[in-house]
Amino acid sequence: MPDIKKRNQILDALQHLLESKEIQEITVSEIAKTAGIGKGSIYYYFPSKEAILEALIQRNYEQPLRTAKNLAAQSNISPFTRMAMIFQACRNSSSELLRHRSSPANLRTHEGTLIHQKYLEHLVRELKPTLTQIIEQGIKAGEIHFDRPAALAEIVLIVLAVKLDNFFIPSSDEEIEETIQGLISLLEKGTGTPEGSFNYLTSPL
Amino acid sequence: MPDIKKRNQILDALQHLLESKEIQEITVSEIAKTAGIGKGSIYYYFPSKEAILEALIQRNYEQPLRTAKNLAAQSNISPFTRMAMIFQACRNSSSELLRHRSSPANLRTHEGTLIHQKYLEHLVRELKPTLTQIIEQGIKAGEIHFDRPAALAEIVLIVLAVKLDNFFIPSSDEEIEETIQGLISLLEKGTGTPEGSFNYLTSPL
DNA sequence: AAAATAATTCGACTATTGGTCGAAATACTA
DNA sequence: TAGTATTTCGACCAATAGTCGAATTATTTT
Repeated sequence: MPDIKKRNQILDALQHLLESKEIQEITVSEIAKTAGIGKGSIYYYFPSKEAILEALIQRNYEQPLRTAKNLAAQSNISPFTRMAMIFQACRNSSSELLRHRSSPANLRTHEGTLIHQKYLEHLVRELKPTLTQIIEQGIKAGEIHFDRPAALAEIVLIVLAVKLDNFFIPSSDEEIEETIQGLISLLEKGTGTPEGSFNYLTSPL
Repeated sequence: MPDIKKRNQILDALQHLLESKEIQEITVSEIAKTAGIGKGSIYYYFPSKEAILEALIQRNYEQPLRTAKNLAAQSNISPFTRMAMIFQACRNSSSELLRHRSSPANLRTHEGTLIHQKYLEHLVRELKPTLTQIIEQGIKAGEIHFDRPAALAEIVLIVLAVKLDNFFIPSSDEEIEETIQGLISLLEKGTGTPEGSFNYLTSPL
């Protein structure tokens, strides 16, 4: 139980360090020092450096993902709007830990890749059921026309996660926007949704 | 130019080793030993371990990608068919280096993330222009209706690469098939393409 | 309160490995 | 043959994730 406090201390330390460095450049000793504890203690709370990162990602995305899930329950709001809100949740959560590191392209080591990989998996895993549910409701309400809600949800999430992270296939802001627009357009046309339903997504990056 | 021989020797060594191990478990000395040369020589031909991996991926996907590009030029074939053939090229190329390590799902942890990341980037980078071109031709010919060909190409490639690799979000075969089907369906409906245009894609995994 | 036990902390130490270096061997050139 | 450029090599270096057991602190038992 008192574990949690120290655990969070360690996560705080890593988060802080991540604001100015890549995970690969951060040593465990550094995390320990920043957290104000000895290196050995780190391994009392986490089995590996990777585990710390994983825990941090989980902690960071807990909040946005939870609100996203809550949104899904608001069945008085139109499915489009809720879907759009999920979009936004993605955007927000992606910028949280990932934004800093607009890739200097060449520093791609195994370790550096991990955070992005984890993010992608986490996001899709967590949001797919929620988004599927929303789509299903939209279908039932006759507002969305598509017969593979789960697949649709996954497609949307994959494209969003990959493009919003902008690590896997680094692109200019315009390219990212173009692809997102394309996705929206494809969704509207592919699901018989009135054009413009997702307009508000266009705005901020 | 005599370089190439030794270079390939090194790539062969890595490829061989990759059949039974992940990259992170393979040391440079091991590659050297397998290639029958000294460790120092490795760095005469490649600047880093990562560069070797990159070169290997490139070498492996050269062939399928080239044929894919040739296909794009065959303007006597229908755009759908060509697109479908690109799909197939993806499928084939993905299985090449990646199939072995279709992770027993829960053995999770830090596998060789890098190779998958590299594969994704490589595939999208290489095929996006080609696929875009095909789509543009289809649009011009009035067979495809969509106004963001490049975005469409990228979306398709991202989803395919992520799902066919099946590393980023490990899923059952059925789930993969479901998502691919969803993508096809979304494409058909979203681009005004007659249903069934991509039917032959359904068949083999 | 004392003793015994359990939980926690720590940093010196180990093992591993990517990459460097300069000297030696080999191939070319004149 | 001498001289130059290319190629080869493995001992060496630096960095760092993770180990270990001794020391400290907290908790329980008697």
